[in-house]
Amino acid sequence: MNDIPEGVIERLSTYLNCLIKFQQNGIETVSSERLGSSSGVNPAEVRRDFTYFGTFGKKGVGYDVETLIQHIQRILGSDEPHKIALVGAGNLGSAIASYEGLLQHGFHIAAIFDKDPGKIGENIRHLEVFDIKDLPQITKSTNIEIGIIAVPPTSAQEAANLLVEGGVSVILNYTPALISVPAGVQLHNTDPVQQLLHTLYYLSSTGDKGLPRKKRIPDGSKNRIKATH
Amino acid sequence: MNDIPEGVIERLSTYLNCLIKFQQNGIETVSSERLGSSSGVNPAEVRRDFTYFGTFGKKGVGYDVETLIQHIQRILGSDEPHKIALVGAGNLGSAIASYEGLLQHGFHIAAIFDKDPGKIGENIRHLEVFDIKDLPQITKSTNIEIGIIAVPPTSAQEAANLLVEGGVSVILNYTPALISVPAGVQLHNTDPVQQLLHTLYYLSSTGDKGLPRKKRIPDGSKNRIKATH
DNA sequence: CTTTGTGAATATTTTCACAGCT
DNA sequence: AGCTGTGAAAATATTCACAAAG
Repeated sequence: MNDIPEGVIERLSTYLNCLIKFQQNGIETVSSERLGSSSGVNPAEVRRDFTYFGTFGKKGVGYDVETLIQHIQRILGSDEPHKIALVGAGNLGSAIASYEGLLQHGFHIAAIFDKDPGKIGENIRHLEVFDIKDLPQITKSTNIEIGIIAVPPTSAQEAANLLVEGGVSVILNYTPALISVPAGVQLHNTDPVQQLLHTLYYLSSTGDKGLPRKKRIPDGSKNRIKATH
Repeated sequence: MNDIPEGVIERLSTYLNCLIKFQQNGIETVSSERLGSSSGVNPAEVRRDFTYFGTFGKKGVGYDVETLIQHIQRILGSDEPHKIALVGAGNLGSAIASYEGLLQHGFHIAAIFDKDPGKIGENIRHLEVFDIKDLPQITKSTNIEIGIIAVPPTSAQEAANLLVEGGVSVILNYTPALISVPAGVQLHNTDPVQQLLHTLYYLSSTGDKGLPRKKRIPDGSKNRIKATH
């Protein structure tokens, strides 16, 4: 039983994105060459990535876009719907609630929560805002697996605790606060500052501008530069 | 002249975050052991990460928190201020404008732009919203290096074009749209869906729950699981 | 002729383990 | 006594290169 590198899983969702664009443009077949170049990945790596899960291509032809999308969705688990509890009905929460692409990938915001009595009872995108104190009960009774934290940073840990109490297994933290959760709950932090800092290095690093070893064409998120020391 | 792995740069900003928390708690010295365990990184890796840039520690003692923060900030380039152009004054834009932590790391939103005549001239967090058509001129004249795209996805490419025209070197795309920029401009996409998809795999993957090879304690963003095929 | 799937080769990253400094 | 900095080893990941398939 072989380990699957995390990089593979990350790339899989990149491929999925590209494949969906291809599909929208009416492209029915792709080669690893084509898929690789639009994802910024070496074609051999694309092919090897798939072999972890099976053999999806046709020699001499390539991959059927539709089928490959289905395979990747099944692998990632986005072939079935997933319910989300969104905590925080402020600007960030509202932005997330309006985020298209969530639905497209089978994610469904099942409930929104806030602390502010002024917001409770209001509607955001056809969803009523519930009192945050009812969160554990509601997430349990509706089997919500995913929580998104979009509250002010000082309330982030509190929100996390309620989500854990409510039995969610995945938490996306949109707050700069470092929060902690018990083992068994997956926590992902999405800190824009972290990304900016990362970016900065390649921007400013003493003179020598970052010449990437390999081009990651459309998303530019994986480069490497020469040492400056 | 040695290549610096991108992973090193990514971890550096994680360390920085932890170090700032330590500092806020009055901790003056850390060992690689301590820093590593709060960042979810092997202590030897922490030490080696630093050796790419110099030797910052004291044998037998550890690292001075204050000094290490300064070193990392200088390496990343966050020791000097950086100006940001924020495109989009809707919910997402407002949320970003209110994001604490930007300032804390020397990022400064220098101007906000929108297309909507109803928003132009309004104030968000003491900043006037400018007409997006003036973006290139303003970013050029104020030397803005970083652009954040927080507009509806259909306008994302247009926003990117204006930012490029205005001479920014880094673009953070908060839109699900795949946008393209000329070489020389760094583009980072921050797609919440991508993160959720990634997460999902470890959630649902056929039975066997992801037992990580190494624990990434506080952020849980780098695990690995057994093959299911 | 084209493109996959994959053994073997390479390259990179991570970890161990310990000499050496404070 | 405690912890860094780092060669050397181990573990991983990526890429090459080609046989086999359509």
